[in-house]
Amino acid sequence: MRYWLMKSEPEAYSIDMLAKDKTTPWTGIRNYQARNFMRDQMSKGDRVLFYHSNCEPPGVVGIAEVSALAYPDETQFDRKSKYYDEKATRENPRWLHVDIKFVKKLRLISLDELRTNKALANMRILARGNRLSITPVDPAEWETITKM
DNA sequence: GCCAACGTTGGC
DNA sequence: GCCAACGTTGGC
Repeated sequence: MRYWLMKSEPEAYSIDMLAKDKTTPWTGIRNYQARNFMRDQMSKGDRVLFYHSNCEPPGVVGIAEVSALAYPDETQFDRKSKYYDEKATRENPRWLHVDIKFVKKLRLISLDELRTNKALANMRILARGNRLSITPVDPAEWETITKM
């Protein structure tokens, strides 16, 4: 079992929406590295830090869990979707995603707070210029954050 | 296969 | 809303 951090803009999809929906397909990922993490490395039961980005303040807001292995993203075939990809076909889909399920909310652990914790100095999310929306989290980092 | 131009992300 | 950082695209 692995640990991950997944970013979402709360205006687009927040932890409260996940709490209400219980489960959601993580569609719309259009970055190869993020896709590869989902396709190649995620297993059912992997734990996820749910992170709110592009908001005030950004930070970790809850825990989710991978509830379905990666499968083709329907939005890539939908001409009306902003995630439509003309190069993707059903025979050869380009984009995949997992489903995640709500586990619990955490108090908001802000980006500022994460930055000041020495045990988290090497976290991907804290690296300069990091934009990747899905990143692996070390077990030790997971322990640290979930106890904050 | 290089790399300039362009688009996107996301903190500030 | 600015802009640094980075990924992708496409001309050559």
